Amino acid sequence: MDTTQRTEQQRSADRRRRELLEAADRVVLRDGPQASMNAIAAEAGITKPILYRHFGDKSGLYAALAKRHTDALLNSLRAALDAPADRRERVEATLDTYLAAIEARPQVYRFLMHPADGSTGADQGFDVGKHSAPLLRRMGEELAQVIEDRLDLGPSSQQLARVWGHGIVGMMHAAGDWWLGERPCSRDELVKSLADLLWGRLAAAGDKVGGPGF
Amino acid sequence: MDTTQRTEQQRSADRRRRELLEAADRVVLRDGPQASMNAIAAEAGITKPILYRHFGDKSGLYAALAKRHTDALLNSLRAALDAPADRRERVEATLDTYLAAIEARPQVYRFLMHPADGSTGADQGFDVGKHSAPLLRRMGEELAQVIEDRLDLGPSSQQLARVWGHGIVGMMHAAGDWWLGERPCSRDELVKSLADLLWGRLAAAGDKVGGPGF
DNA sequence: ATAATGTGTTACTAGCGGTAACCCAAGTCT
DNA sequence: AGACTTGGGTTACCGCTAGTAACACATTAT
Repeated sequence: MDTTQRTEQQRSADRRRRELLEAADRVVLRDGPQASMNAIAAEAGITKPILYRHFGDKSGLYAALAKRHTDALLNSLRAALDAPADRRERVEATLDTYLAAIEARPQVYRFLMHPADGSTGADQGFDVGKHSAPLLRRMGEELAQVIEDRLDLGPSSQQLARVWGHGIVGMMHAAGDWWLGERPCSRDELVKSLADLLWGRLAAAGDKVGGPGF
Repeated sequence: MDTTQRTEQQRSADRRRRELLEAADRVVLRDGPQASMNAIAAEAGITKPILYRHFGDKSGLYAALAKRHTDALLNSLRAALDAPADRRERVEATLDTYLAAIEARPQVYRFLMHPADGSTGADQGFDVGKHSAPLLRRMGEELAQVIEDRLDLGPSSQQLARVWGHGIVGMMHAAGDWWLGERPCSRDELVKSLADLLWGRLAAAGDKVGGPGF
């Protein structure tokens, strides 16, 4: 039987694959999301067709690359979400974890949010909704799961949890993106502001005296 | 004086510009965000260099195109935000307006969120933060302004309002994107769920009995 | 020895964004 | 009239990209 050979070859292929991914990582970190296949191949010390044999096409490579970082980030987030602390502390820890990650490696973060744009030929199917960064979707789903598992939301809790999961992730992402660009305040202030928003301070705030209108 | 001539020519140029934008609109609506300059020129019945004379480069065209839709959407949103009703109703109306817009014309919406990726040559500056859809930024800033104008948030209200503005817009966008792809519930249910989230139901919900851990 | 298999290369295609060079009609100056 | 600038238009090109076909070398199995 050639099972041993098969595994041997497969291990070799996997090693190559990891090497290629690491090279791709370096290039993406240097050149941003529009890193070319040529550049990645050069960084890996090989030529294009090998990349294509391993990953099919550019979006295949990018998907593999994204999965690694996405998994890593999700693990950190899970740790913060599951920490033994009260709800507010857990929410703040999770927000802070995410923001610290995008602050530490903005290029990686940008790459994860701006994936393919690939598919040269007739993309008429269009598939609205599938285009968004997979990272956001996965974070949304995971958060939804945690919410549903831990909170008592009454009937139709599953739907509510999913809406909230994706909504909160979107809030975190958009605020983080803006914050990373403008740096209008410290990370801690941002975390507290967002947590306050989730804690209903928007609804609780009073109308401004002498406001326009009535 | 050639002022009259100048205006005449300018009017002609503006008419052309509008025609070109409408053609571009049709193509983008058909081919998605990666519509090529060739295709747009063909649709307009002319050739590429004319497009470049009018808009400089692809991101120029896309920016002009995006501005039209962005302005239109923002006007609708302002109307909903400024309606004479209580806060909860206004929030729900605004959410619903946005969701109705992206539901009615998903291709346009997708285009607005996935702008350029342009700039072929050395983009090493990177400029994290500038890459995101301008629509999101503008919505965030506008909402921040409304929040700051109308709500009494105590000290550092401006910063808080901006964080909330971008955060809420991001929540709306991410939830809308997910909803558009999966259609897990009606628009009205989504609106109410999001408003509930903003109204602090996350903080108010009880722990699930028999939950994991403690 | 010879055939097969994996690993790598060179050299190519098709299409993209973007531009230089040219073309031509209309108006203007002398 | 004839020369001459000027705006709208085109053809033909450059350099780049993603992706592929075809070929070359080594190793191993028969």
